[in-house]
Order: sequence, then C-alpha cells, then structure tokens
Amino acid sequence: TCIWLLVLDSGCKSWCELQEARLRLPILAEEQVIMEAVRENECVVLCGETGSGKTTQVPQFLYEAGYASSGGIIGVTEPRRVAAISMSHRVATEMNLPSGVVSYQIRYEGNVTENTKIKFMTDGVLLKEIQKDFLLQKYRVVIIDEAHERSVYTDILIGLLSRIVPLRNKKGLPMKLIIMSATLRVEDFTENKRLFRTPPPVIKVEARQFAVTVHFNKRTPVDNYTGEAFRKICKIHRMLPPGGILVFLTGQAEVHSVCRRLRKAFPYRPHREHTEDLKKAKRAKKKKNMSLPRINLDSYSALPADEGDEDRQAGIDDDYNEGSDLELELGDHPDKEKADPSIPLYVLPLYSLLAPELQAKVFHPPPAGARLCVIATNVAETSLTIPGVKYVVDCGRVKKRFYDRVTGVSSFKVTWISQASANQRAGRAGRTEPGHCYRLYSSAVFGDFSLFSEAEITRRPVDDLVLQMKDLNIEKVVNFPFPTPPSSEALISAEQLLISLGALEEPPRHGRLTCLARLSCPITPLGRAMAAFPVAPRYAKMLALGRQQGCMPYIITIVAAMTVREIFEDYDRPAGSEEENTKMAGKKARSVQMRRLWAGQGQSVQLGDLMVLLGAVGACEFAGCTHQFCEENGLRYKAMLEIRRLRGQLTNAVNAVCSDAGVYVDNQMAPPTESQVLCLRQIVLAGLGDHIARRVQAEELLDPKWRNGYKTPLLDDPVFIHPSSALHKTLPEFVVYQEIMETTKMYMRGVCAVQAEWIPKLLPQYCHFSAPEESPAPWFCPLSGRVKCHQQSTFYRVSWKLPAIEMDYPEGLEHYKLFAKFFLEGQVTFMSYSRCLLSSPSTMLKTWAKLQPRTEALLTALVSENVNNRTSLEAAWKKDERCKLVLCSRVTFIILHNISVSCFKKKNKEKKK
DNA sequence: GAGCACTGC
Repeated sequence: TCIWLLVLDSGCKSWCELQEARLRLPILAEEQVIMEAVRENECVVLCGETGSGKTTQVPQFLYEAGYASSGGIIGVTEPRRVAAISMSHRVATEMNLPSGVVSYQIRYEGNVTENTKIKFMTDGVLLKEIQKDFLLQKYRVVIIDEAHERSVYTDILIGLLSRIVPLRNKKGLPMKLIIMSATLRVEDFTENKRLFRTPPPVIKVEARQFAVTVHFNKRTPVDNYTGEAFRKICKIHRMLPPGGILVFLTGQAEVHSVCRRLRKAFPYRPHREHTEDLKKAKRAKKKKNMSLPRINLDSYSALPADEGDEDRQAGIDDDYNEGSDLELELGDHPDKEKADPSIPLYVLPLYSLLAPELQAKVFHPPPAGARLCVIATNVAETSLTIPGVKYVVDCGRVKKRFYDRVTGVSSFKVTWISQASANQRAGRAGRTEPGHCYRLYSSAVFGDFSLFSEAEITRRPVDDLVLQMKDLNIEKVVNFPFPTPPSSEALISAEQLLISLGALEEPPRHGRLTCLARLSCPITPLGRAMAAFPVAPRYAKMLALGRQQGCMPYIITIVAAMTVREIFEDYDRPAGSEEENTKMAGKKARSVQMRRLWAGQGQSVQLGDLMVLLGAVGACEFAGCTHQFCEENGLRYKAMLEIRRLRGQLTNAVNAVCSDAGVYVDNQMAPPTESQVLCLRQIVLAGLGDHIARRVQAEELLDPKWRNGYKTPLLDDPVFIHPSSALHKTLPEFVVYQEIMETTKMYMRGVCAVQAEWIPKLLPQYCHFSAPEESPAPWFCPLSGRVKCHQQSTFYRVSWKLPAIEMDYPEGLEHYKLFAKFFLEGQVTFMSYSRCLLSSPSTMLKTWAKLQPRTEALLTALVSENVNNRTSLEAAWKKDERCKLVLCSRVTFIILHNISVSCFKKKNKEKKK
C-alpha cells in the first residue's frame, strides 16, 4: 500500500502544478449545475468517466458551498483502501488543508480528527458506522463513489441511504446523497421505484480522456488467446511508435507464460550486459541472415505504423502465424522463437497476489531504450492505473468465481467480459495521450457481450450481508430496497444458515411456512454478538464460542488466517527461466517441509490445515513477522501483515463484546495444549456444521472414482481432501472444511478432523434423534439436576448413523414421569421419601399409572408448572415457601412443594367462581 | 497428487 501511495502521489509535485491540472478539468464548468441540483434534491446521480475529476472536485464544491460548516462533515466512500487514502491526500493537497481536516478512514487505520471536514473511507467503514448510528448524524453529505462497480457494500449503502436521507429530512437534520458512477448504467438506481419514489436527477460530466482507436480482430481465437496476445504484442512492439503496452489476460499462469515468451523474443538485459548482448545479437543476426531463409518478422515494418485496419492485416497475420503458432505452442523450442535483443522489451507481470515490491515496478519508467509491456490480470482494469500506456491488448475474457447456489461449491471459470468492461480496458490506453486498443475478438463477438457486468450481490452467498441487515433491525430482508436484489434462493439459504448458527430465531415449526415467514426471522442475542465481528458468520460463531479453555487467542488467529486469502506463496506457477525454476523448486521443498512442521504432532495433527495456519502465524509472529522470515518459509508477507492487523481488530472486537474476556495479541503465543486442540476442533465444528464430510464407507465403494472420497450432505458426487492438505494422507472418518473448490475434482480446502460423537452434541440442529435408548436406562444427573438418557441420531439428508450420546431427556410427558420417579426416590433433593410411600416410585412409569389418582395428581402438578429438572423445581418452591411440606391426601405420595398446592389453589378458585 | 480473478468490514 505504501509503495503505491508514494507512486500515486508522486504526480502531485507542487501545488501550482496541481492547480493548473485542476483548472483543465471539465467538471469545473459544471459546478453550478451540480450544486444547484444538490441544493434542490435529496439525492443526485453524477455520471462522469475516469478523468472527469469528479472524485476530487465534488467534495471541494460541497465544502466551498458550506456543507461542512456548522458541524456536519462530507463523507466519501471508495471501494478500495488505496483509493480512500490517496484521494484524501490528493484533495488535502489541492485544498491546501492539513490531513486532520481532509482525512481518511479504512479498516485498520485512519487520520480522522475532531476537525475533519471531508472524510474519505472504504464503503465497509460507512456500513459499520450505520450500525452505530443509523442516521449517520455526523454527515451532511454522503458521496458514494464508483457506484458503477456495484460492490456489495455500495449496493447495500445505497439501499440504506435511500431510507436514511428522507428520515433525516423529516427530523430537520437534512442530509444529501450523491451517487457517482463512471458509466451511464444508472437505471438500477434511478428507475428503481423501491429505492427512490421520485427518480433522482442524473447529471453527466464530460471526461478529459484522449481518443482511443479500437481495433477488432477479424477472427476470434477460441482457445489460444494467449498465443494471439503474444503475436499482437510482438507486432505492436516491432511496428508501432513508442508507448507502453498493457495486456489483459485472465490469470497468473497465463501472465507468466506470456511474460516468459516475450522475454525470450525481445531479451532485455540491464546496463552493460545488455549492450554486449546487443552487439552479439547483431553479429549473430548477420550470420543467421545468410544461412537462414528469410521468413522474417522484419518484413512487417514495411506496413504503415499506424495501420488500423485489422481486417486487412488479419489476412496476412493468419498466413504468417499459422506456421509459427504451432512451434510456439509446442513449448520451449529455444531456437524456434528467435530472440531479437535489438529492440528490448521491458516485460513485467502484474496481478493482485504479486508481491507489492514487484507490483510497484510497473509505476516506474522503463529503462532507457526499452518499451514497457505490462502483462496483467483484471487488477489493471480498476484497481491500478499504469502510467504511460499507449497500447492496450484485450483478450476479452476474465476469470470469475462461481458459486453453486445449492451446494455452495466454488469454481473458477473464464468468461467473456461485458462491453462496459471492454471499454474500461480500452480507456486505459488514453490516460496520457491518444492510444490504441487491440481487441483479440471480432466486433460481432463484442456485440454479443452483455452491456454491463452483473452486480456482485447476485453472484455470491449473502449470509454476511443478511446478518448485518438483521442487526440493523431489518427483519424482512426481502423487502430491502436493493438496487439489484439477490436471488430468493440466496436469501433463503442465508437465513437458513444463520438459523442453524443460532444467529436468528427459528421460525415456528407448525403450519406451512410462507416464503416471507422464512425470511423474517428476528436476530438473537448471539446473532448480535456475531454481527459485531467483522468476519463471515461461520467464523463469527467460532469467535463467539472461543472463550473456553483459554482458546480465544487461537480461535482469533485461526479465523484471521482463514479470512485472509492465500497465505502461502505459490511456487507452482511457470517460472521465468531455468534458474528461476530450480530456485522455485528449492523454495517449494522448503515450504512443504515447513507446513509439515507447523501441522505439529499428536493431537494437533487432527486440527489439520487449521493447525498449519495457526503454526505458520505463530512462527511468523514469533520471528517478528519479518519480510525475511516470510520469504524463507514460503509465506506471503502481505498476507501475514493483514493477519496481524486482523488479529488486532478481532481481539478488540472480542473484548468489546465481552468486557471480561481480557484477550490480547501475543506474538510469543505458545502452541495449544492437547486439550486445547480438542476444544478448538469442537469450536471449529460448531461454526462449520454445514460443511461436514464423511469418508466413503467400504461397502459404499462400488465406483472406483469414490476411492479416498468423501460424501457430503448436499452433493451426489464425491469430494476429496486437497493434496496440499495436512490431512491428505490421514483421511479421517469425519472432517469439516472451509470450502469446496472444483478444479479437476471437487477438493475440500481448509480441512479439520472431527469426531463423530461431537456431531449430535454440538450440531443437534442437523441431527434427527431417535427415541431414548432403553439400555442404559434414563438416569438423573445429580450434577446438572436433569434427567439424562442415551440417544442415537442420524445426520440430516444423508442419514449417517451417529454414535449414541448422553443427552437431556427429550421434551414430553415421559420426561415428567421420569422426573417424578427420581424425585420420589429422593435423587433430586437428596431426601428419601420411600418409607412414606404407598407405591413404589417406578409406578410413575407404568402404563396403568393413570388409574392411580395420586400419581396423576403429581404428574399434573409437575406438568402445569413445567417442572422436570431440579432448577425449575427449586424455582417453583421459591414461589411459595410456606407450603414446602404438604401431605397430599393421607395415604399417597408425600409432596414437598407448592406445585401441587398452587395447582389445588387454582382449582379451588375456579370451583368457587 | 495439485493449476485461484478481484475487493470491502
């Protein structure tokens, strides 16, 4: 983050320069129109592409117009942390105000003061603030920036603010909402009657972007778009004038393989080495030219450099490429891809998981004489802006995560992008001068793209959002004014999960449940506590249970590590060179070894991948969480820093929810003891109850594809423990998993072994219990004062037989009869009445007991006062001390309490009436 | 015995 900021801010050299740049922004001409619209409307939608300056200028207009005087402040939300920070710096500089006045707030940090007038923050921060103060009384204006990106939080914020703004106006504390979008796709906001009854005005602002000429391919490669990208880059580099090239591909592996090919084709060596190479290459070229037939790439430069007619070129392209393509795809034939060091290309990979110091390279100018070429994934579309890009090569695809709504299985698929996305990518070529965008697909294919990408909220589970909303006392989540609502299946399964976790009250079982009733469950106190933890509900449940046996610090660490993605460095990606290959092999071996070490021994092995996480974080923190430690042990430094900050935040949250928890972040944390590991596994099971899998049984093993497979309640096909898992060879009978990812097979990730007998105990909501066992017979537990029994159960849907376990006797008349028996035997009060009894206590259980008025009288009394355990008996007694000893008919049981008395009293009263 | 885009609390 810091590196990016330095780079982002390096553009702001002097205030004068800034002011000059500022004056050129087209939005300045629109100030009056905008401010008038804001004055006259509660909500205004502002459309302006990147480069219009809306993010930096609109807050200043509002400030000048007095919206931040008299106490109120101007809030601006951004979908990314870097944007919140850099925008606050930028605006502070432009306005010549200190950071205490123009400030930012992100998840872990901020510089907000009492004097803050303009506050930039991430969208999640404002959502959390609504939890504390629903009316957001601090704010006079809220600006939702980048609303077109449709992140889940901006969508929810817009829904909430559509209600908050009128409420504020009614209260006489007027507030304004400004929604800013880079595209004109705003109908979801403006034409949505549930959101705004009167559509808010839409103001369009021109952008100061340079023209980008778009070139389509004549043909659209079906599979080999990386090969096509490679050829296109080569061509651009050979033929077109200077200017950076930005290439959009879909994943790390593609990025690295194209990088490798380009580096081979246009080797770049820094400094002297390079000039040496150049000379050598020139000599070699001369020789080769004499011995080899001239099918040369150089012939291309005969074409006009500004050639834009792709269709015409494509013909030549195809002829030429068909031959060479084969060679290129046959892999590493060093001789076939002829190196041309005379025109060096400075090739850099760029993707989100790349180490920040390597990412930062793209922001620096390329070495003299070399052209910059960045091979990127989607990060370059919105998150990072690379300076000096004149050419964009767009493969037209994106890798997206998909969730199966029924089974919850995740997978990654490469799909076509939307037209909006393609235009956004093209726009990256026109930041500093006119540019060109080469689309590796035909205009017809482009025409078939959807206009816009789907809103994120429709593409992912919403359990966390539903919990947040319930915590805001929005019970009927279906009625929430979503700009685009999630599917009802998604809402129902979210509600179901939250009920199972105990975060929502279970709806009454009797009668047919309407869809609405199932979606209107109120939040429980546990749910409130869970909503206070900024993690997924399953993990929040673990935190809520974490206090036993001193497990809280461990649970916090495990939850933090599970929340942060990819804590281990990936050494399986294609290497850039042979030496890098051997280097990576060595690192990988070390990483595998360390993971085995962190998995521990004895009990802790059963905690599986979660123990590996715990061990890794523990070891890393013990070593001071240094870059070097991470590097040497295969950990992603950025991930470890995020875990460290998240541990801090979760620790604070736990202490806030439970003031006597007294947890603190200990970077010298000792490994958990054997009994703590047992406890941790049970806590994890309680949180991941719907993520259980059972090893396929020998008798079920009919199909060889089930070998080493696991069965889950929701899937017909087997799932497997991922080969990188600590439990891959152990294959425990029962496991819980973090997620199922479908690749070549369905793999469970984040696996932890659990014991069968814990399941009915900790997850009764998922079990069907059979009648209490007859042997051993039900008994009275003197410690808890309750009637206990053994009960067998099966796991829901799959009917796995679970071992019989000790349970509270199930509700019903039988429970009262048993309690009466134990009571008469003197087990409940430790006093024996047997010598005063006419019948044996076991009479209570006889089928003919009803025929005896005395047994019936006792039973009725117990039932009417709900007494079937010691606690409720004592409570009933307390109600009326005088009647502790009562002889209930002369020759029957002695009944020692007011249960029967109050019962008789009631009856007498009724008789009198 | 493997192959994961991108974010926010």
